[in-house]
Amino acid sequence: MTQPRVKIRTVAEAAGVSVTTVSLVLNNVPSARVSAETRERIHQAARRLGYVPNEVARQLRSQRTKALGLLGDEVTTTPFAGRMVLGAQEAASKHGWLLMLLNSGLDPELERKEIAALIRGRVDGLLYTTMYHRVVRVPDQLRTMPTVLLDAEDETTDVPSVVPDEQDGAYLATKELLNHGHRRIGFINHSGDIPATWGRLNGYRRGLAEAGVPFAPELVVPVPPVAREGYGATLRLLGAERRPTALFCFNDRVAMGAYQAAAALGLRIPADVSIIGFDDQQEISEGLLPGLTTVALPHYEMGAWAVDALIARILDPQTPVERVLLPCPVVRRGSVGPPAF
Amino acid sequence: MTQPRVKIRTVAEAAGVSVTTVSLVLNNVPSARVSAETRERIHQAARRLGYVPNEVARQLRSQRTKALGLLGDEVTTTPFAGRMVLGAQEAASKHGWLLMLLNSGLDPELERKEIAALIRGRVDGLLYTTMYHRVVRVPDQLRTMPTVLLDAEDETTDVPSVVPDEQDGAYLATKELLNHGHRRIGFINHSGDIPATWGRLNGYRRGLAEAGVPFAPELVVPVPPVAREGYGATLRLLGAERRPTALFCFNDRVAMGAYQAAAALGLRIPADVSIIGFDDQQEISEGLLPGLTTVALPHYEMGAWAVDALIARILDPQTPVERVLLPCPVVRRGSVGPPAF
DNA sequence: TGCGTTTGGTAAAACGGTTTGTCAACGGAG
DNA sequence: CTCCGTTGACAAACCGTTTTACCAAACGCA
Repeated sequence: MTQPRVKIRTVAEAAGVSVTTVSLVLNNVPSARVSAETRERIHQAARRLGYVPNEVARQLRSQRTKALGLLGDEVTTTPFAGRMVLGAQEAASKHGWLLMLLNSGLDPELERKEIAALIRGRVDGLLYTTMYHRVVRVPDQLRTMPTVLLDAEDETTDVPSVVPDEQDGAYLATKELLNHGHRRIGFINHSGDIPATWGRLNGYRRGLAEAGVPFAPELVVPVPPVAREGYGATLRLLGAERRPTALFCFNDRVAMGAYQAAAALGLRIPADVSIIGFDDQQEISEGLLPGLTTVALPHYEMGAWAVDALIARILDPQTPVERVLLPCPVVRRGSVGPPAF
Repeated sequence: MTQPRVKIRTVAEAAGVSVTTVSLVLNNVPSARVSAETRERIHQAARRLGYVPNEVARQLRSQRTKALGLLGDEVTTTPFAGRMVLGAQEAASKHGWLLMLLNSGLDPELERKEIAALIRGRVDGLLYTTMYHRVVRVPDQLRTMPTVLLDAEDETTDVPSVVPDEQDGAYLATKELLNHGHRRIGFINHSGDIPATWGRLNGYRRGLAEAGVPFAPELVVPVPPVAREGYGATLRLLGAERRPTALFCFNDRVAMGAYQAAAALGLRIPADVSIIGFDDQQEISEGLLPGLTTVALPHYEMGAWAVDALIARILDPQTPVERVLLPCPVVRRGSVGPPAF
């Protein structure tokens, strides 16, 4: 811990060559002409001395940090953001890059400061992310460095972004129920105005339309997407005359409420009513009995895509701007069966 | 984006002084003697030009990065690790430091590589963390730089660590039930051998003992800590003769199973049976109806403590090694009431 | 022998700051 | 008038790499 750190000069002296040559060899620069013996001597010396290049010096000289910043509102806190971070992390590692995390809470002032701190030359690019799929306005400061939006979309069109294909996911969920024979499908939607709300509604309607099932407005009830509200909505939906035989829930929390409402009504899942969720929040979907069939948000894949896209743009700023939708696959557990009647 | 970056020399020229003076003034070095007018001129120039020091250059010269690494198994992925990361993050920000995240999955090979990558001079210290309270062996490579264990303990005693006070948490949970009048309290424990298992068992026993309630071995049933097993264990416990009036569950997932078992048995919570959990995993504890009374793991606080301790040790290596237990407070929702009989 | 061309390597200039050591000018004190 | 301490500022060294430009020796060939 206290012995003097071995630097490139140490290696050079040990191998009896210049610093230049050591650098050339260790980075195996293709244009360098160095004899095989010399190369060998250098590698030996480096290994023997346990030489590790000083990354900071390298960064200063090459003006590149090989690090990415992940900046979000409270993204690291939220339950499934973990998978997004993991996807980003592993993609970065794969390229030999590092990931720095920062969250700004919901304080825009802090956000600005943290962006500034990051910008202070520590990262080559930024992932700007939100804790759920949202439309944002990219802060001007971000425009000075390569940026990719993760689980967020910009109003303008000049910054790359990746978000879940909400509509397709909802379409698949609806089809899953239709395929089992359901024709009267309740939809407990989000009451807020976010992309997921109308995206999923569109997917639901598209599914119904494709199967020739008329859309019945009384079957969709919008509520805040939490368990308690899901409980209430389910009670209403299943208490009605000609009750639906299946429920498509905006998310797994709502589905959790639906399960409890079904239990309260004495209805078994899926024998008496089928339920499908959205998000695949595993603490919930795996904890419910029977397991909840749901639609997974591709968080891992989005994280990975964003990093790949960001690195590509850092290496070549001419890389075209893409805005992709990633598919949301259905995850089958045990909550969907044929209709009771 | 393309205009030449303003560096310290630019400011110096604009203010008509030397680079030295600019540095001295902008960092307001106490020993520097610079006239008030000159100072003012420099600040003006810096502001006008929008000067931001190059952090990398600064790091190279001062041999300090003001960044911390958070290295974990799959810590960022797990549901409540988020709060731990957040605590660490905010503590770091408070000191003006940055946090880098890395997770090694469960691949020790990768872990080693990533430590090496981190060590390459990008961070001044490391937080070594696990996704649940565990006893670990600190890799030798870590011993070369300041390290603090987060939610983990080392076998040896020379590295600082912070973990939840499992025993006290379980004691509080038990007391919560006892205070409501319960005397026959089932305990669905973890079947694995980790600190939480025996810590919580000890706390449970201590609570009982203190209240003069004899320990009944048939009331504690160890299972893998997931909902399905909690369901089964609850069925057994509540199906028995002289059934317990309250259940203390190893964690919220188990409690989630217990809720569903209670519903299946036609028992209401808390009228017929009281339930208390552990962990305060909010997707669960807030999603269950009624809300789950549980014991919170102090993840946020642990993260913050670890960062504070780490920075202290970086600034002064003589700082004594502490190994702290942080309290686990009871979070009251609606699942505990007086006994049914 | 003379002259280009490889081969194998090096010296020195960046990169952008911080820190140390030096110095001129000035104002009292003796 | 000299000496000395203080004030205000700066030149240059340094942090540890990468990269550019250059060079000596050896080689090939007429």
